[in-house]
Amino acid sequence: MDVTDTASWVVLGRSAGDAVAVHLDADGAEVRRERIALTALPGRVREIEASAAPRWVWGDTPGWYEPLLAAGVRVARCHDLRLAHAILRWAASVDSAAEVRRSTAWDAAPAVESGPATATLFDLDDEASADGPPSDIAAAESEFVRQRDAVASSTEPSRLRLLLAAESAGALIASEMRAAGLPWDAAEHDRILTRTLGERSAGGTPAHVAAAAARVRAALGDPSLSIDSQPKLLRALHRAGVLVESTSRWELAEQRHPVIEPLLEYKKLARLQSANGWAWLAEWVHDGRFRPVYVPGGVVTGRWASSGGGALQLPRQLRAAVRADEGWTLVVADVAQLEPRVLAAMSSDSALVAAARGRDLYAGIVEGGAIADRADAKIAMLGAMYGATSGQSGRLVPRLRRAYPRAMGLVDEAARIGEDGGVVSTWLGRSSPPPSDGWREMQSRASQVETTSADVDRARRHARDRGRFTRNFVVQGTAAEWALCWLAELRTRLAALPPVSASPAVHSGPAFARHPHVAFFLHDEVIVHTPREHADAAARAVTDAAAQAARILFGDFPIDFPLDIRIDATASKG
DNA sequence: TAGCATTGCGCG
DNA sequence: AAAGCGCGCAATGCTA
Repeated sequence: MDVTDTASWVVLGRSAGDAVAVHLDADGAEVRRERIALTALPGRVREIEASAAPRWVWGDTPGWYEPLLAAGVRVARCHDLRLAHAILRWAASVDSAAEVRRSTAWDAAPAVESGPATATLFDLDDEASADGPPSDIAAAESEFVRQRDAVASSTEPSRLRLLLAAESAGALIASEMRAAGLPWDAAEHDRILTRTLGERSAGGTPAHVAAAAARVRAALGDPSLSIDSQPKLLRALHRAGVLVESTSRWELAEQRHPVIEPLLEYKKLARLQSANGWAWLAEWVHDGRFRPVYVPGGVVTGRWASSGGGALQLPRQLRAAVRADEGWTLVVADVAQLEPRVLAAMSSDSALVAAARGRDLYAGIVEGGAIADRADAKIAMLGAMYGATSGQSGRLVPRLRRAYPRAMGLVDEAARIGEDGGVVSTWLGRSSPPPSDGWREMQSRASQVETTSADVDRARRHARDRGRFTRNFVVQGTAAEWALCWLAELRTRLAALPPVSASPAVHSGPAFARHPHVAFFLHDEVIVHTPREHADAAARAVTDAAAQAARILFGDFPIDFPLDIRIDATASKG
């Protein structure tokens, strides 16, 4: 995350079947260039990294870094041109005439396969593969120049530099996490499945699932009902006098009928079976590791997405299957109320900062007197950040508006801008996408003389939808930036820990994974996999990194980001 | 029969 | 059927 340093840059790209490395000084002036056979690339990268520790500039991280990792080579820093382009392309702080806005070849999806397959060694065709950004050296060099110019043209260059460094560090970590994997105890997973779903029988349906299904069919008097078919289930419910409009758990739970209990039970079991059952285990867990595909920057707000394996939806039920290797342990940490804390800092709302002083921000709101109990405080705060207008949440929001006028003013203003078709930005300068042409047309049609009330209603509804999106964008996006800085700082600190004395056996994974490393990340939570002897140091690294992330974003502004942190062999909660 | 939309539910 | 943001995925059923 050192962005103010004077490190040099090395641009990597392809040319006629080889790699080319262009060495630049800190100002971007070319020092020299060298041609490297692809087979020699890992060794050469290792040498350059050891001697110069440059910031590696490449088209996209998975394409370059995953083969390097597979060859046992790790780098400290990079600049991911594709991710940087996606940010600069729309950044409101960048000059509207900047050429980076026109280099559309870089508006590309990441060149990763989404399946559980392993990385292949530089096997991209010279003539650009189906997707992914350009890979040739000339394209990389010219895009890098456009991006440097864009940052220089920005009204907030230092924030943007920080954002690009953090985003790129995230890309390195995502590739490393995929390579290392999350330690997963398949036997424990199997035990959980068998305990919950019942023994697998020859018929295929586990015993408890079959039993729940039988009770549902009996209660509805329909022995051949396909419960998994929503339309059929709905009709059967209606025939039995259960007059629901949907088959969602929320609505069913309000009904009183003998079918409700077994049906909710069936849905719970069927969900576990189809989402994370034995088929999932066989497909996604190998050699004691779950290796999901993380997609940094995959969400418009800057959050990560995932592709394959459902890495971002691991049910709490299965967390006990996350288990450290023999001789190793896990440091599991999550930030308490990240988003409202970020909002307090962004808006310099001293009342909300005061509420955030302790470990529990919602308790702080209660102490401040704005709202009577913690549960309501939480609902109100979420409602304020999401744009609730009705229900319990909507009713409570005005009280927060009175108690925390600056914080609420910030999100209200973001919503107003969004409704008007404007663009909002995060703390470090990631901007929301502009409204679509269709959205604009709808709004202008509604303001013309010949318009119908239906047009007006529809336009207003869509305007409010967009307002809720931009309202949340500034908070969710800035929280994602905080989390990226946390991760990047953590990675650096873990890498600096002394080597493990008697390296405990680790049964799979790349060389760097024999050292404490980040094994999982989910918006506001990290899991570090570490040899036991380094557990305390790793936990300290997690805590120190959080404090440093706060300083990077908000300087000396007095806002804390307390962690719930524990050292344990498994990741199970409570 | 492949591709798309809908429904529902898991996560933050 | 969430009121109120952002996602991914599986199963089903319809359509081209």
